[in-house]
Amino acid sequence: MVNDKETKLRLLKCGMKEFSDKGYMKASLRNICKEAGVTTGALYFFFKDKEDLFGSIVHDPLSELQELLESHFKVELEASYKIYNGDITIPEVPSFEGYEDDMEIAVRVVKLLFKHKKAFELLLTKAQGSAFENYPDQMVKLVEKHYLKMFAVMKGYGSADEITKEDEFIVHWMSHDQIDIFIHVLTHCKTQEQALSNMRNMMAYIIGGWLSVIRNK
Amino acid sequence: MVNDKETKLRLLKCGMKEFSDKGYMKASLRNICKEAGVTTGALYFFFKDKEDLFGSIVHDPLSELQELLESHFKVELEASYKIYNGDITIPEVPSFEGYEDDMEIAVRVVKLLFKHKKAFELLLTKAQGSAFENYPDQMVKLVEKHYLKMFAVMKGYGSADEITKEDEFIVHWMSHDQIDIFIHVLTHCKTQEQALSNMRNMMAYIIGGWLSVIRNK
Amino acid sequence: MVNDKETKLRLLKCGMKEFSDKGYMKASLRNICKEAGVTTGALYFFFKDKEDLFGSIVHDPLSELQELLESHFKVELEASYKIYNGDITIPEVPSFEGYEDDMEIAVRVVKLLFKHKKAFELLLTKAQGSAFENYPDQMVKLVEKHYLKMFAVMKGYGSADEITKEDEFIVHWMSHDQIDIFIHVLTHCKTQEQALSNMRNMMAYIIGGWLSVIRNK
Amino acid sequence: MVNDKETKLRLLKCGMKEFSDKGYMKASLRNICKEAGVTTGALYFFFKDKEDLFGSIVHDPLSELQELLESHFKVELEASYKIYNGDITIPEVPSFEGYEDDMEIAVRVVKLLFKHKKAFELLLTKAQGSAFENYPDQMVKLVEKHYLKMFAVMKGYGSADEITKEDEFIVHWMSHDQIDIFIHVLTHCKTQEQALSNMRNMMAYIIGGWLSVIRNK
DNA sequence: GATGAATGAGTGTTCATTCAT
DNA sequence: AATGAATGAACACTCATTCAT
Repeated sequence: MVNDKETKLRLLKCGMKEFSDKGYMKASLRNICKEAGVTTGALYFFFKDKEDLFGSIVHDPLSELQELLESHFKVELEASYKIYNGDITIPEVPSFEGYEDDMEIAVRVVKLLFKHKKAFELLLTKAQGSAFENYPDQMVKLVEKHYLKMFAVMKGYGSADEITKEDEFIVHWMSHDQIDIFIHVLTHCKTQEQALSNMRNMMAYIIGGWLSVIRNK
Repeated sequence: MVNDKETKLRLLKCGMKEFSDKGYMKASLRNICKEAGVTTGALYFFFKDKEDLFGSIVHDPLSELQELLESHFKVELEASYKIYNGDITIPEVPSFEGYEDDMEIAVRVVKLLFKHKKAFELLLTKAQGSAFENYPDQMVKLVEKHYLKMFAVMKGYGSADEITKEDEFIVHWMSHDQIDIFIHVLTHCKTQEQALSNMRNMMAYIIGGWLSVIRNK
Repeated sequence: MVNDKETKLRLLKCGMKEFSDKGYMKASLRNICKEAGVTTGALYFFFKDKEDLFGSIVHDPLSELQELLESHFKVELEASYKIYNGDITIPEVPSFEGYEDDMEIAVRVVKLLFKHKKAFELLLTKAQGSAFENYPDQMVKLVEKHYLKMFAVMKGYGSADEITKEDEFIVHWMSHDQIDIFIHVLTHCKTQEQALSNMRNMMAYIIGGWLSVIRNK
Repeated sequence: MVNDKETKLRLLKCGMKEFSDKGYMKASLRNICKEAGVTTGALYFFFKDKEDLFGSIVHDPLSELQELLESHFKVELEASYKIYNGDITIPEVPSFEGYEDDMEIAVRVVKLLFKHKKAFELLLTKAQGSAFENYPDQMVKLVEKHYLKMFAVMKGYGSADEITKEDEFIVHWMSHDQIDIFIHVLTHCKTQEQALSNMRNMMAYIIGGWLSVIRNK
């Protein structure tokens, strides 16, 4: 209205509120506009449609996250080779001496999630019905590719051919669970501090799970 | 129309299909009726409303599950006391010798889930917008109460007062994850056989996680 | 079901309740049947349709009333001729010495109304949307014919030709008001006793009104 | 569609027609829109719901009336004190010399009613099922409060405590009747002129009734 | 940049009524 | 005498979206 860009920001803010309160499907564009003090037409000047509004709200946080994860996986995969070569030994009883790397990346992810807490909560828990409803699945896929390689390495497989259907299944689950841990922490902790202090146990849990699976059979 | 109970069954079947395809909210009663070859009025003869139709589809499977879980928890809690008393020793490296009980109940749950596969998928993944949308959370709560007791026992706590906020958090997560494992197996395995063969790894994972958390700190 | 005629009576009773609670239009036959413990089909065995059910509830009381009124008007009209002939003098200040006849009939009407209080309330205040919605108007018409004659007599008109549009209008109003007095007493007094004790004032009011109109101009 | 405010006015007009023809409950918004040549959505752009449409049709006339009545009652009450003090004497035989005040206000009300004839007919006779269905009762209450005071004065009561249940009843009736007179005139006279010429008799009637009640007992 | 107006398809739900059995 | 099943039309209302101005 008055200021440049003000209206668009107000729409984004009110959209965030409405989507958070009701979820994507039940959210009403009418309501968002009423709350923002503009008519529905105005919304369509800034955004193509409902989908686009939702996308605009979560776009930037999402990009940051994607980058972080992708840049990480190169590092992690290299680390897995070190284990394979005996440079790092997997201890019988899992402790965290050898896993500070994992904590480090986890901490960075958590910090990023809390930097845009509301947007990520939207994206990860309120997107049903939108184009983003399967976004966590996409993240799982991203993680999964790398975890599968790590898994083969840790199992001591000589080639990818040795990976069984059951291996694939459990790796998919562990990837899924990794993502879920982040979502859980995001949605169940009020502050970043709480989240980080709980992450130690969460990581202990998932690494314990990993090792148990590796050694199993 | 033609004979006994046919129409109601057809409505339940078409409802199942529509709800599965589109989720509770986007499902259209008109569509269900059209598919079933009756008018909307007919649906309202058999069911109070949309909610009731959905509820009728999932009611019976749900009851069976509830019973199974509740009857189980008495057994599990008793088992945890045996561990505490030294009757059973937790091995350093988790194996499955001592955990056949856990597998047993898991197997029974999985069998039940697959007995009514489509209904449980509906209930557990397509209920958003209905009265059942938080059903998994309720199951988590059910599990959590018992896991919290077990956790205290395994940690060697003398009284419930020693349980910290962090303990509560991780136990909640593990309860959540236990439920998620079942949902995951249900939605990712086509047959009961596949599900059961993957459950061994899943249980290894979660138990490994548990033990790792118990020993941590 | 069990007894002969029992079901029909139950339907009439539950119909009375539903119509009284919600009015004719908003009353639901479904509800009436549910309350009566039968299916809608049963209702249609006893009654042609919604209208017929309503009619059956009010029929008997209505007939009694009609009879009473009709039989009365012969008497009243004859009385009006006596006044005209000077056999009875209209006092300057209206008192009730000369009007015990009016009170007598009024008392009989009130007693009849209270004998079937609920049915008459239905008929007179809850019939909107049914064929009886104009029933009070019909009663007004019945009264009006006779009041018009009385009016001419009391005015000292030599023939019906002297009746003006304004005369007709005020007579219509007074007829309407006479009926309204009965409805008012019926709906505002809990017991017949209260009704009768208030009727004295009501009759004083209407007779005072009559005389005032007669003397006016 | 075409020009300024046309559609809204058309909706109001067609709404007026539909409500008048069928009453509030049986009126169909679909019909109103069809008649106005717009889709149902358009109606909901201008009006919140069915109730709001009805309210918008009767709002302005209603406000005018409310104002008129409220401003009047101060005057009337003061007049009643004059009677009480003997400044004005109640004649044995009621005539209109002393009641020109009453006629004056009645005339003003009638003129107002006829200024918005159709809207008031709607409000007073077709509102059943809407939020306005008890509007006449509210008007009665408004009148009643003042009539009760007047009644006490005219009866020569020293305090309000002397008012009996029977007094209250008859005053309520007379208040009700006063309102009914206006409704009757509105619905039974085609033109304001007819209405006004009939009001003289109507007022004679009600004042005659009043006096008769006051003197009675 | 934004408004005001309007669309058109859709929603779940309710209703009186019918009729074979 | 009554059931159980079903019809078909109607209801008020909501929605995302469009577009001339």
